[in-house]
Amino acid sequence: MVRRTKAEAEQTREQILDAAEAVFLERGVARASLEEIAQVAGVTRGAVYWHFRNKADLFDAMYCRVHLPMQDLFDQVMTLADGGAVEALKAFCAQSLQCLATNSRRQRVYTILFHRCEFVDGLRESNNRLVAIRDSWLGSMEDLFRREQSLGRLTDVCPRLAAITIHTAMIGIYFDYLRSPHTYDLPAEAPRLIDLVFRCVD
Amino acid sequence: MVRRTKAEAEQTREQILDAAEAVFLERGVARASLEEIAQVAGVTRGAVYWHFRNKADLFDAMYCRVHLPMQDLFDQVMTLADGGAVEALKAFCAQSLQCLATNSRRQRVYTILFHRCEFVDGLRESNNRLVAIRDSWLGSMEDLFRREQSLGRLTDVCPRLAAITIHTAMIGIYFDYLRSPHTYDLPAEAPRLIDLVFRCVD
DNA sequence: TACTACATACATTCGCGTTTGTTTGCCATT
DNA sequence: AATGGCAAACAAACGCGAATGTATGTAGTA
Repeated sequence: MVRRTKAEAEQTREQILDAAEAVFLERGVARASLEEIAQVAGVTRGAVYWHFRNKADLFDAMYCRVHLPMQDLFDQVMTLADGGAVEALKAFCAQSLQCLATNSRRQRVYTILFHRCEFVDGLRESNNRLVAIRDSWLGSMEDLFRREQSLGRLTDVCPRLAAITIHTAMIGIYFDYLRSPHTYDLPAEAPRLIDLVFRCVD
Repeated sequence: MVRRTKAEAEQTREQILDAAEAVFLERGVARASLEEIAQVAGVTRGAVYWHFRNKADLFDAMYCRVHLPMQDLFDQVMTLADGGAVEALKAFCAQSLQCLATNSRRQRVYTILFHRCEFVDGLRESNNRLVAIRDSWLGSMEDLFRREQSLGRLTDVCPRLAAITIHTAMIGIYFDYLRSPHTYDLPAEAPRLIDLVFRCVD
């Protein structure tokens, strides 16, 4: 069986990405072999090298699959300029955690990002892109808090520090939850956690 | 030159640990070879295998070198039972960040822990130990907040959630700072950051 | 027919764990 | 106080597997 139709080829690509998630999660990105990924996907390394240049390219594609929808949602939240911006941000954070707790793909991919990869060698550029996303999100949140201040709210906290606090708080929850998910009941605790976190910018 | 005195052997051990820090940081733990570590330390792999069983053992020793002093300090802070416990915890957190910003060894080791290693295969047991430390610290902080409640403070927040919030906030700051240190002025911002974080348990 | 979408084969590199060899510090014995 | 033996503290060599990138083969499709 060779030379599938375009749709079949796209399906093969998705199978390889699914396999990459599983193998990265189990072995870690560095020790994961493209051979094993191919086997899990039911193909050979030839197929992997056809769809992706190398392991780093595969990694990027895997990450994009879960990041792009979230990026869209974030942009949507940030562009609303009315008074309830902080509440909208808060809702976004809560929903993000809820999604993390229920969507197993997001769970796998973010576990890989936080606990199963080393950003050196081939993944240096991937890391640069992640840092750029961080800077962008941080900047957007800082702008949000600055706008809030111009409306007379939050007069006693620096917008940048507020943004950093919220950002690092979310990072910390992601990191800690994905390290030991069984110690959390995230669907139940997420709202109260977010409430606590946002008390510092209230 | 073989068979050094005990003091010289201990110095060799320290040199190997120093080299491991440097190589782990540059290549990541998985892609770091014991050969390169030995070279940087000015010895051969024979010396490395004499002092450590394997890479994971070397990793553990490297981590212990920075963790044990901090653990002592934490225990000291937690055992004081008077009324200023939260303030003491707050001071500990601030000092922890200050130390991270100024102590280059701590910076290297925690950068490795957060961004340069995959906790799979040989590092699974190391990870278990890290999780055990987390559980212990979290438990201590929960006890602290519970004691605080029995004194009539913080009556509106769950002690466990308060502990999780502080813990994840610190984790997040560590993670984010070590990912892009140049975007922070940690010595200057640490106190204000900690102030903001602790507003949610005040 | 030309190109896509793979499979197969090849060459090379690299790192690990172990084993063996060597020299010297240290301690018991006389 | 001298000495002999043992083990510490490494160095050097061996054997092995495993993974990567590329090059080539091949069948179906448009």
